[in-house]
Amino acid sequence: MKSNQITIKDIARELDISPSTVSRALKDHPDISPKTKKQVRELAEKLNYQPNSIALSLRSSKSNTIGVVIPQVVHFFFSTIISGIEDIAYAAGYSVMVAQSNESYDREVMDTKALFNNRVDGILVSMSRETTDYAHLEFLHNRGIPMVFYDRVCDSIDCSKVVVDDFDGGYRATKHLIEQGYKRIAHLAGPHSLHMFRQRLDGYKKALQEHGLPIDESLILPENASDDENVAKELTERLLNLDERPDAIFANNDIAALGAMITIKEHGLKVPSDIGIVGFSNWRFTALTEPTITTVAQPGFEMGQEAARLLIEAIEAKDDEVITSVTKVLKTELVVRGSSVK
Amino acid sequence: MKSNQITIKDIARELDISPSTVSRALKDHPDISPKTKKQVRELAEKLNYQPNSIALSLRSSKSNTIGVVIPQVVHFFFSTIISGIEDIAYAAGYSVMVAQSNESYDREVMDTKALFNNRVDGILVSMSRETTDYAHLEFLHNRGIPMVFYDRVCDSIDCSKVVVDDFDGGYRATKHLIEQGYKRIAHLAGPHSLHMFRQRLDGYKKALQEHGLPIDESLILPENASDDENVAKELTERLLNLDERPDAIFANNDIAALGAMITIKEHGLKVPSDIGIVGFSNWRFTALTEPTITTVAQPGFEMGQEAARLLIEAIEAKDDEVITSVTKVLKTELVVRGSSVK
DNA sequence: AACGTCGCCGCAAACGTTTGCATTGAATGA
DNA sequence: TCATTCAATGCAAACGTTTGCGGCGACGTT
Repeated sequence: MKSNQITIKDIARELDISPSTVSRALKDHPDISPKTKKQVRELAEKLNYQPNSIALSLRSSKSNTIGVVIPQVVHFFFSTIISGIEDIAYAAGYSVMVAQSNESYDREVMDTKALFNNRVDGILVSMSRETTDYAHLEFLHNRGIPMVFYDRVCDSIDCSKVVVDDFDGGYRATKHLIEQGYKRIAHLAGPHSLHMFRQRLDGYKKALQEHGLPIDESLILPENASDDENVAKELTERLLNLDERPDAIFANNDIAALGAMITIKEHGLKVPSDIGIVGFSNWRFTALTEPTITTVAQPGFEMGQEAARLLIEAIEAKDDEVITSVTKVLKTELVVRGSSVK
Repeated sequence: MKSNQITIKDIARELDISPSTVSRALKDHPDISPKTKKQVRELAEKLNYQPNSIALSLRSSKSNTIGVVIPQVVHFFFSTIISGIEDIAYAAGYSVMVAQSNESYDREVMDTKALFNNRVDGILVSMSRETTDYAHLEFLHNRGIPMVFYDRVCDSIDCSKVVVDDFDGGYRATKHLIEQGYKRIAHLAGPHSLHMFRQRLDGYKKALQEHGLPIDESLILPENASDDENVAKELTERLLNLDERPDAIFANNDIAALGAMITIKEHGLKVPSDIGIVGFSNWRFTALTEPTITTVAQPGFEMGQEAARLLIEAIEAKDDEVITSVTKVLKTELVVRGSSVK
């Protein structure tokens, strides 16, 4: 079962004309006579001719492929982003090549290099947790490869970026709790090394200030409660043992929120009547707990779409066009559920 | 900022030798003198030469890319599979091109065509829910493109396949409940149109029979409880209102299991003492509920790995080798947690 | 001196496609 | 009748790389 790809040459030989003519006929070039066009088209149809896009890429130095560097495919937020990217890319005739860094810097470097070698037309990047050296990205940028960052952006490189308004998300989550009448609101923060977690914290602080509430540093637990419910449980224990315990918790992510909720219940306290809870990310399970968890929905799909749009725009810009870098900030949405409504 | 890719020709010109010599020098060909090799290698290093893999692909008619057709990237199980595919593919020097069918037949046809046009070396396919016509896949197969199915397989095409042993999963889940002393075990089944759900049901039945328990059709709710917790809740209501209510529920998926658990609690019953529960898929939240939910873990990562391995093996087989199709059946793992242990 | 050997390297073709330019033959105009 | 025009097509180069084959100079052998 040989792989017998039909080429323009095959058609040309069969019809006893030159490959050039076949090429032009297929493209409906005015130079070619209607009769020849018809013959060519019919034979191409009959043989199920498919243009070899590798040859096309080589000639045009355009691969119609965009590369995506992503920290973790399995995370809901990220896979949603891929879905959004894919949506726009396919509609615009691009294929999507995915490379997963697995939160490893070394892997990220290899991935960008591999994508570069595959001559992707552009690249969408969200950096790994480990990444602090940007040489591999600067290399691509200097080579003129169109690049757009999403979610985890690199400030020192001048290109378009798409981020979530984490500040606003933190602000709205906290404001919501305040409006529900909670007064002592704690925050389970994420690792300060990541910009987004600092933003959520700042939004939290702003909401407190705006409503005349004090910022009590003992209520801000800055440890890495990011992805481990056990850490969250331990931190919540600590909060509940304070002389003046909080009456609400804003967690930097849903897993932490759930961990907090479990611990609170273990202490015989009620959610939301004794303690209110808001999480972050709108994981599916937040709609399935008891009570359901109020959370901040991040627009992953839209983020993927927007990033892909910006990238394709940059790729398809004529050389003389000046592409100005833009940073799109997508709004989050507060999803109010049971855990925060008294 | 022109895209100035360094080519072999650039190196050749700079060193005043021929491109052939450069190519051979870089490949450590014995014909080339050590001195020339050294010069070439040093200059290549200095200019950061990266071979143009498109040109390589064209020459060798091998793209070192594998295509993946996947129904839904955002599903945990599928994204885990991608992760496994990616893992093996990158280790073997292949890039991964992802195309999402979104459970649409039309989209799946377009996707396979697009991947074919991109001249992927092979393709991994899991069919969409809608797919009942296999012409587009047969076309690829007849063209000699190596192909491996995973999870949602097509029986009528002769190629390797990787599936989960859903029968065994259903069997083990049910057996576990029986061993825990549950006697009247209900089953929230998935849509019968999908093979895997029928398998889970059959495994359930086998376990009952093997342990001398009757198969009570009133305890098998065959409706689509697949992805909607509300359906599961309603079905559970029905079960609880039976004259002789069940003392355990095996749900075809974790969401349904959770829905059942919530409903049971609403009725003032206890899990696991009054009613035991087992789910399917090992979604993350099953470890976070109260009680935690016993479930059947599907080896998504391993499935991706295995499928990628089989595909690459087929791709790299010499023409004279005869590739025999194999079907790998991966075992599930029962994850015993709180919801099923009295 | 003539011949063979060997180390090192370059030429040219090939992969499939596009495209500027040249070529052909026929039709038109003077 | 000859030059001009035009429609229709072919030629060849190019994209970047690999590779079979042949060339060439240096050396050793008879």
